Amino acid sequence: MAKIRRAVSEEDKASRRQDILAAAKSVFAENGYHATTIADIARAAGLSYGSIYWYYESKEALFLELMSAEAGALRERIAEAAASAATGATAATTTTAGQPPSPGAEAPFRAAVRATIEFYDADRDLVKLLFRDAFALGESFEEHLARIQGLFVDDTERLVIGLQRQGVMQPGPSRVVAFAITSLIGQLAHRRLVTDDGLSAETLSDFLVDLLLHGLLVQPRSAPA
Amino acid sequence: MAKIRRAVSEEDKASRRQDILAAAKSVFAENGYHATTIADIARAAGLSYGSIYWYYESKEALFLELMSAEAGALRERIAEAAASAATGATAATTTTAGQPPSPGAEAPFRAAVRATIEFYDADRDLVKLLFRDAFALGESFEEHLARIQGLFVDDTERLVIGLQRQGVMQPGPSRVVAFAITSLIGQLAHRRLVTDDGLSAETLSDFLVDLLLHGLLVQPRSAPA
DNA sequence: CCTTGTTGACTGACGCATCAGTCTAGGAAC
DNA sequence: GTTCCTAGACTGATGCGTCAGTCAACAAGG
Repeated sequence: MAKIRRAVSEEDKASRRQDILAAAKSVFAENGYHATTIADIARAAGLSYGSIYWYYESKEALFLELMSAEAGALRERIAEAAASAATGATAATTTTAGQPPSPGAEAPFRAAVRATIEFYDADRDLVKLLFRDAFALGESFEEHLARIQGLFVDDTERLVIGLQRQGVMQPGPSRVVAFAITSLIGQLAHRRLVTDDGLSAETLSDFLVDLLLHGLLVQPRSAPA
Repeated sequence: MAKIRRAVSEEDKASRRQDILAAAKSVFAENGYHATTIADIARAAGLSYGSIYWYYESKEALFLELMSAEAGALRERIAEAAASAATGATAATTTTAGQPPSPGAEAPFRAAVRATIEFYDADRDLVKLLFRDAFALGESFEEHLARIQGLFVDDTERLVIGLQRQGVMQPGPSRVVAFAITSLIGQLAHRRLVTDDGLSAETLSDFLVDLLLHGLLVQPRSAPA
């Protein structure tokens, strides 16, 4: 195997830990947790099998540290964007055409969403790690699940298009809208498993539909804040 | 092991297949795909190891069939609800674009969302199967990931509460709102990996923010009925 | 500058457990 | 007796984690 320089100084070692983490990230993102082996990570890092264990306790510990580090970086970026939007709030002019001028209070929110999407865009592996979805199960599962979920999106899209045709709903990318709706429902349903927020199915679905149809703001027309 | 009655008739066999599927559903939902073994399923079904292979080709085939069956049942239920809401409301559906929005146009949508949430509520295992999330990785991972995602929700919730305090955003369960926002962003980001819808980060985040703030309808807000 | 000793980063074969899938004996139904 | 289902022992493959050994880097002594 290609020999690598031995890490001697503390900086060397820290950097090697980082290298391993980076290698692990790409491999985990590609194959999912179960399908990646320590050998894969070692290969990607240009190290031998055993060396991984010199730096990390176990496969699990490596994975957990990776997740934490990545999430931390993302949160930091978001906080930055929100903060800088808040300070330069009144001068913010990135409103969308057709929408009423947003009060300055929205600016950090807009900035945070934007920063998140951009961060994800720039780092596809991160998305896979944080929203690992079916990818943890393997290729054929992923396809099968995508197909199944696609059916729900199809159904929803039909409703959306109908509403758009009737002029009730704003024109726009119906597929994306439909996807947003179905995934939002799914995520909230999943959340109910873990967290009991005491909302009945009726309350939750009303909340959801109203959110989707009317949005979260009090008045569509801007009010001075 | 306690012998069970041999399945003789076709109905018997079909019913045994169903039993296995039901057992598999609960075990897969509990432990995730990788962590459940055929032995677990056999035990849950009250059969022996080998019998599972009499009815199913492989673990994978069993899992895929399970997913398809479950998703099919859910879709059927949703379609029913939407259909009955559509007939129950005004039958004006084939209108041309540009007409004033008929009040009943939303009804199928509301009914579909409601039916979905209720279906999920009544079947927690199904939610785990369809939105398998971290659960495919095991208990400790699930907790770790929940904690990490909780941090993002915390951050978002602070923004939401701020907007609510300023009277810009409607009062409501800030935690649920925050969760809806973060998960929606995550899901759309994840979707971008697979499907290239040609939307820039800017377009997408504007779309998202506008959806969340103003909703999808043309008329921003009508008086609550 | 060269030799020798010590440390600890690195290697990779191997032990061991796990588990998907196979095989065959046994027994119920007919 | 024959067919068909059930049981569960068995096999083989896979992969985590270990460990005995190797060797680069550096230090001390000559």
